[in-house]
Amino acid sequence: MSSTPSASDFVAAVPSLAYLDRSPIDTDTPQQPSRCDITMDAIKSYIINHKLVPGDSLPTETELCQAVKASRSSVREAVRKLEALHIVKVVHGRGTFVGDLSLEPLVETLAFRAMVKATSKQDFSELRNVVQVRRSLDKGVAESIVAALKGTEQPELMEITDRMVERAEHGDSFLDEDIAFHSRLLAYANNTVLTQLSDSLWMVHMAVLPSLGLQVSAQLKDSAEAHRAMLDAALAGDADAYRRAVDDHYRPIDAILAAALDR
Amino acid sequence: MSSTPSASDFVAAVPSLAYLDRSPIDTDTPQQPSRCDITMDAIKSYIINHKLVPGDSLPTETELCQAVKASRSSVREAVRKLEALHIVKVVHGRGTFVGDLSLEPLVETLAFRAMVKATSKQDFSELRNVVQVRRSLDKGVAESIVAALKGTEQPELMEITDRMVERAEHGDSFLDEDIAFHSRLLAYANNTVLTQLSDSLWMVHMAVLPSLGLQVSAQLKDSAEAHRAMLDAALAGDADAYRRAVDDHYRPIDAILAAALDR
DNA sequence: CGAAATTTGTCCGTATGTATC
DNA sequence: GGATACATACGGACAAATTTC
Repeated sequence: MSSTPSASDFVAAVPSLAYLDRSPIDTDTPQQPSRCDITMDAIKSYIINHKLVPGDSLPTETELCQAVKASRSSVREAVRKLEALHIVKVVHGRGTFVGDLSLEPLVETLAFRAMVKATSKQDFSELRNVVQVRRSLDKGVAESIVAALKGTEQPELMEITDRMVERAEHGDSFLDEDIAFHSRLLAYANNTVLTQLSDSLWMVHMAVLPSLGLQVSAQLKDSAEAHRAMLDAALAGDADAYRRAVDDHYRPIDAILAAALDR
Repeated sequence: MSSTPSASDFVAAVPSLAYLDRSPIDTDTPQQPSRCDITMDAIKSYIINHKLVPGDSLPTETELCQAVKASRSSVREAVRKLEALHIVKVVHGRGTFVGDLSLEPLVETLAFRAMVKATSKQDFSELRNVVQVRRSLDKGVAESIVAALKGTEQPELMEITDRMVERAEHGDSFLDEDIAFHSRLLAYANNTVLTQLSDSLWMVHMAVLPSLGLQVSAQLKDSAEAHRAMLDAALAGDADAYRRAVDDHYRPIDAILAAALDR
């Protein structure tokens, strides 16, 4: 299929993100773009210009070298950066493909940042902030969710909350049900960025909590009830009650994190 | 200062993020971790174990090679991936440092995703979703903001909104004032993750909009008024009014994006 | 099944550009 | 300016994974 791509396939198409952060390190250095960064932008432009979608294959390393006129090392480093951002996906022996464009890079950075702050400064606020953002998202979409669910039947969501209370009564935790509930509920906002962002924040939470030696446990019963209250409020069309239920739901976990802060 | 680091400095400390997405590409392949990924985790562990913070310097490439027992190429590729995530920052001729751990990787991925969907599928919903998430965040923290500002004086915020209405009356846009207003307001939620996330979403918005040939313009006056209404509601301690003002504020821009969707 | 071709993974050596002293 | 330390860039060689025949 693909004849070796020409250099013109790689020109300008993707917006440069040259605003933002002067990092604490670079004092004033303009620091001209390296071959690696040029190649990175070129590959991004190639994807845009060819209207590729996740899963589509990209030219081989050697083809990229010719097109961008860079050495294999430089191309490989550029591809690595794009891989870290999930913009491309590399499979040994098969080739390079357009990545899933998921928000996992955010998870990686946030989780690491929480670890750094926790270990270097004994500052656990980062994790608490992550959870509070998730709570804000849940509350912020209250009206959309309530509008979508008002007067409907939600047997699947009902079943999930039933399992929660059941497991809570046996003293078991219900992490799977928890994430499933929030994902399904937020899905009614019809916004993939929202649901993926919420899921990502939850992953940060789950990845960092055990590393800090904190336990989830505690108030299982109340948490299960809060989920049910959220659902009831949504079905009843009561946005205020929904927001209150969200607060009730996050109160126990926030208490744990707040306690870890003082200690 | 730093004697050449030993291998033991790099062992396990950082939580693996091996959950999540099977991408649309990899069918079932277990795909053992490459030298590059091992090195990546090792460097992350080094940062955690040594309690380094943004700006601190890391061992040189050659030292890293000896410690991890990998070639320069592998180490460089690992560093590139970490650089893409803003976990490290590399300065030519000086060395490698701990990065700013900002949320720019999210901006990069989201902006690119919006471009891909827009150009390949004529699907502009991604950008609209980004804006709606930002709106949800603003609404979700209404109660915190209102609680923090109720009964206070806010001369700086007042001045910003004054400049907005002034510029609106002259037919000028006020992007700088807009971002400044939201940043300062959200700052009262006392949550760095929240403010940075909001800023990042705004950057995605600004980066993608012009690339799609869409204009911001439109209803400058209403937008300026809505900002003032948000501030008034906060000072008055009225969370409901605050949320309504947020909706008013986002209505014009959402209308523009919705129109782009239909066309 | 096996051999060959394709493609990425890893390593090495060398030369160059950049920053610091 | 010179010396040193460091990252950048290149090209070649071989290994490992995958596909194809």
